[in-house]
Amino acid sequence: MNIEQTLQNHICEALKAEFDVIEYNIALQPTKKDFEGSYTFVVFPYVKSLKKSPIEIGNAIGEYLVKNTSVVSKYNVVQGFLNLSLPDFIWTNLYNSILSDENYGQLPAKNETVMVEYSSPNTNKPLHLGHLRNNFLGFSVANILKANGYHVVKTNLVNDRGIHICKSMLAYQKFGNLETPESAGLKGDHLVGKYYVIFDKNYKVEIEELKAKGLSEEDAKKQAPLLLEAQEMLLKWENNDPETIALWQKMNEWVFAGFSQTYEKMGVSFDKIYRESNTYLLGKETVEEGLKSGVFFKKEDGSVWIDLTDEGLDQKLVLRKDGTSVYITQDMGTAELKYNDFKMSKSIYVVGNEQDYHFEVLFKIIKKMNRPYSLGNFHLSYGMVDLPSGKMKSREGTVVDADDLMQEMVDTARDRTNELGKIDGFTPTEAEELYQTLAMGALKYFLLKVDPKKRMLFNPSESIDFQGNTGPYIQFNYARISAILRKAEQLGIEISPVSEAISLHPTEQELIFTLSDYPLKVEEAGRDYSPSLIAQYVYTLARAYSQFYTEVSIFNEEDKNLQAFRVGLSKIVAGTIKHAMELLGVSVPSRM
RNA sequence: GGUCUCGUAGCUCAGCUGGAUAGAGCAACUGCCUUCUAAGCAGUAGGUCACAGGUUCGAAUCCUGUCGAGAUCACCA
Repeated sequence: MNIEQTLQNHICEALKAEFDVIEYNIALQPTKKDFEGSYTFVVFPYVKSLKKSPIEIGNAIGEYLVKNTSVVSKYNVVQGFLNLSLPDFIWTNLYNSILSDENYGQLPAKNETVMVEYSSPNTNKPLHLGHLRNNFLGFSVANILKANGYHVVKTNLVNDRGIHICKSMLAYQKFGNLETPESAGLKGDHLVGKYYVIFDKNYKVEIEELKAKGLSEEDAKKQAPLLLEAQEMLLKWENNDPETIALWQKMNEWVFAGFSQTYEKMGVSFDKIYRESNTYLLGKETVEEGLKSGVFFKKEDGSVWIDLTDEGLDQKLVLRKDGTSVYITQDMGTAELKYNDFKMSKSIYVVGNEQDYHFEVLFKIIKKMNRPYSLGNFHLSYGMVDLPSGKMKSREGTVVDADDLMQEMVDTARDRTNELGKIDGFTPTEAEELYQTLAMGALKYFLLKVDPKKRMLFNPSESIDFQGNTGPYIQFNYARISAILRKAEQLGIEISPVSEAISLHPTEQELIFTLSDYPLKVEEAGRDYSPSLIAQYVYTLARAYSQFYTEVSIFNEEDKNLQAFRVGLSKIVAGTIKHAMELLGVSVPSRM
C-alpha cells in the first residue's frame, strides 16, 4: 500500500471518528508549493452537511491524524484546505524501497499482447516532420506499453502501391535517364521523391494547356495525358506486367534503403513490416461474409455498402461496383491478417487526426462483423505539425524534410557544444556521438512533450532550444549526476539503505516525493497512450534535482550517512531519468 | 451546410476525474561560477484563461449559445 492510500484510509477513520461521516472516496492532491505540506485534503464538501466551519473540520481531522497515526507529522489549515506533512521516516522508507528496486518503473507483466502500428509511409517521397512526430510517438508508446507489462509488437504498414506510386514511376520513366541514387548522389527516397515532384510539375503544365483549350479545371485534371498514363500504369501493375513490376521493384528498393537509413537515425524499429502490395487484395472475403450475414448490402450497380446511419454516421462503400477494394476494404483485411498473426488483445493505430472518420468507420464495421478483435482497437489520433505559415504542403515546397531537420539538429548541437567548450577530453568519435545524442534528444523531446492529440507548431527559422524545458536540459542533469557517481566511486562512498533517522532537506523530500510518483505516471501514460506525460514528468524530476544540486552539497557533507544518502538519491534520480528518457526513445550521455 | 477538435502570458506549451493568489520554458530585466559540469540556480515583470450566460460552497476545467481557427464529410490512401 502506498502513502496516498494509507493517508486516505486514515482520513476515512478520522471522518468517522470525529463526525460520524462515512466517506470512501477521499480525494487527495499534492500540496501547492506556496504552502507547507505534501498532501492536501479539501474539506469544503463537508461544510454544509456538518454545519461547521472549514477551519474547524480541518483542525479536527488534522489533530486526529497527528494523534492517532504515525504518518502525519504536522498539519495546517488554510481556508478549506487541510495540508498534511509527513515525517522523515516515511520519505526514507520510500527512498529505501526505490533504491532496492532494480527495475524501478517497470510494472508487472500482464501476459497480454498489444500491437502498435506506426510510421506507415508512402514509398513515393521522403519522410518529413509530420512523420517524425508519428514515428517518435509510435516508438515511445510501444516502450511505455512494454513498461506497463504488455508484450508489444511494433508494426509498419508500408503503402508501396497505388496511383501515387505510379506517378513517380512514370516521371522517372519519362525523365529519369536511368539515373540512380549513386549517380545522382541522392538517398533513394529523395531520388524517388524528386520524380514525384517532377510528375506534379508536368501534370500542372498539362492542365494549364488543356484549360487554355477551353476545358474546365475539373475536366482538365481528369484528362491530362500524364494522369491517364499513370492510371494505365497502375492497371499494368495490377496485371503483373513484367516491365512495370521491375521498375516498381527497383524504385521501391531505393526508397526502402533510404527509409532504413532514416529509421536508424531516428532510432526507431519494427518487429513486423506489412506491405500494402501484399495486403491490398485482402478484405474481399470479409465483405463476402458480411454480405451473407447482412451486415453489408449491395446496391443496384453492384457496389457493396454498409449502413452506419444508426450509429450517427453515413453509408460507406466497402467494395466498388467492379469488385475492387477501397482503402477501408484493405484495412479490414489487414486487421484480420494482423490478428491471425499475433492474436493481440489491443491494437493501436498511430495515424494523424485527419483520418479520424476513417477509423471510426473501420472500428464500427469490425464491431458489426463481430470479430474477436472488435474491442481492443484504438486510433491514436495525433495532431498535425503546423508551420507558422500553416499546413505543410509538398507542392509548395514548405515541407520540412526529416533527414534535413535531423542533420540541422546535429549541426546545432555541435555549434552549441563547441561554444560552451564542453568537449575537453572527448575523442572525435565520442564528440560526434554526443552531438547525435543531444540533437535527437532535443528533437524528440520537442515533439513528444506536447499532448499527442493537440496540433503543434514548429518554426523552422528558430532552432529548437537546448535550454529550459528541453531534452538537453534533462540530459545535462543526467551527465552531472554521472560525474557525481564517478567521483563517489573513486572516493569509495558506499550506497546503502538508510537505517537511522536523518533529517531531510526540503529539496530531498521533494525529490523522493517526485520519484515515488513515477510508476503512477508510467501507468497513466500507458493508459492514455501519452508520452507527453512522461516528458513532463522527467522534466519535473530533472528540475527538482537541479534545485537539490545547487542547494545541497554532497562531497562537503561531513555526516557520512547523509553523504551516502545523497549519493544514493542522485543514483536513483539518474536511474529514473534514464528509464523515463528511454521510454521517450531518448538516450542520455554520461558526460556532456 | 453536417460532424469533430481547438482558443490559457509577446511566443511555445502544462494545468489530472471541478478546488487555494492560473503554472513552466523561451524572449526581456536583476543577481549568483577561486566550492560536486552555469546547457545551471534564484528573482522581477508579463494573464478580464476568446466572449456571453448557466450549474456549484467553488469553474480555465462541466452545460448552452456566440465569435474565431483547423480537420473531415471521395467508388484517393
